[in-house]
Amino acid sequence: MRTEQDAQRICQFRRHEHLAHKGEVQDKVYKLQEGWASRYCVLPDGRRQITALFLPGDYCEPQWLLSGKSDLPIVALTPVKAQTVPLAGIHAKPGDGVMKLLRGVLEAHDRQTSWIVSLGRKSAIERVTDLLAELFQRMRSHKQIVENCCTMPLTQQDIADVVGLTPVHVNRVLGDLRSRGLVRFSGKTLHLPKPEALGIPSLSQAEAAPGRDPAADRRILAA
Amino acid sequence: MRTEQDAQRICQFRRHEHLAHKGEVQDKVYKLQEGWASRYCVLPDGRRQITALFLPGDYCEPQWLLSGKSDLPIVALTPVKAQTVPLAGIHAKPGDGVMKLLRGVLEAHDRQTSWIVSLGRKSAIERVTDLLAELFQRMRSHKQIVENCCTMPLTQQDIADVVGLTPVHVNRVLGDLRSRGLVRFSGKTLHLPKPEALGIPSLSQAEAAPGRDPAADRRILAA
DNA sequence: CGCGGCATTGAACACCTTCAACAGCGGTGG
DNA sequence: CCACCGCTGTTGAAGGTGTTCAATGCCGCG
Repeated sequence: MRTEQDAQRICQFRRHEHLAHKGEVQDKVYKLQEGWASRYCVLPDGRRQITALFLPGDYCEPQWLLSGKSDLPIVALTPVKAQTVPLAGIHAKPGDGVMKLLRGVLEAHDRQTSWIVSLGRKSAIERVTDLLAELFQRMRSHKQIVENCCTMPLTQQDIADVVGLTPVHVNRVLGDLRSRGLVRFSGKTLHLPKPEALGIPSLSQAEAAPGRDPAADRRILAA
Repeated sequence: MRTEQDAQRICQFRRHEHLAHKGEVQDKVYKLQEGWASRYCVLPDGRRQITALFLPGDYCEPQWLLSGKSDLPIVALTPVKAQTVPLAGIHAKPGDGVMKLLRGVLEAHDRQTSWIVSLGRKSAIERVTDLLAELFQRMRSHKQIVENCCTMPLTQQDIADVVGLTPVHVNRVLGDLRSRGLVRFSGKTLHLPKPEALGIPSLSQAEAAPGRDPAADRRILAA
């Protein structure tokens, strides 16, 4: 019965179909295998903001383990194939599974912190390059980069809803980056000729401890 | 020896003094008793963004339980008195302590999500009122509201660094809110004559208990 | 008293939005 | 097969929101 069990644990979603609704009780999490999804929020007057992106390999949403519900909707940005991971199973046999999810929560928390900095203090160009850089690195950590290319299924409207801009301005910013030779699009695949120019560390030096900025601290301490 | 033990677990910080530095290893968390603190990020060119606020009663930072380090600095915005909670003790005797911290992580995560929406899609006036409303409600949940008044130790520069605006524009926005009778400042205390006008629910309907499964919590701890 | 941090106000400017129009493209139905 | 439609991307022009620069007043504190 293994094949049948596996089949039960895989589910598919069409583009714009919801993986979760607002306030819905969740007794499972998804592990994305193909396609992208997003958590979003719509204000009463229609303004929309994407607050999280889920890529293949990501858990969606790890904090459901603790909260038991999704307080914002999750929607597929592309056709999605996902594995369902029942929380009951994780609770029954705690251990590795719990830690994986908690690590997922921490990663999401760190990404959100970075986005707050981007949205609060960075220009349109910086926000877009930050997003492309983050996605490029997440794709790379899931081994989905080939020759500085990766799939980029987001529409300009999607990007706008992530970076807090209008679609037309995202278009202009992308055009600017293109004219400067920093990005190239061919259909739904993104090519970054010089990843370092976007602040993306080369693959070898994975992560090196950044070390604090003394001038920055001095500004705070100048009391 | 009780008094001596207690004394060891209380520490004080002056305004602008750091509770944690960037990348520092943490073997404890703080529980704030008096005063406010903030996590912040400074860009190379000096732009500053506050990514979290810590009020009396809050844990700072609950996720250190899982990450073991602070990747952004924490600084006191006022004189701070805090209780240190060693993580070794929590790990040694898991139970209630772990869940309190994990709940703190989830609350921080939800607040960050709301701030992404604010920073991405809301106007200056909305961002400032959102902040005042959030702080008012957090103060109220810690029983620190008297007659629609609470202490508001943030300077306009601090507020600007939270809501992603310049201090002068924050000043104009506050002046606008004041002229509309929505807020009043007397020194460092904030008075909200009509909390409902800022979207703050009245005290009675405080919170409809989110309803969590204590048994589930206990299972997680076994990990 | 004098100094430094904080609040306040004005004027000019920049960045991003808004509105509008159009092109390309895939899908659907006549 | 082609016409039509909707979605996505692209570009221009005008306008608004928030920034920048600068000056002034206030207040607590050494």
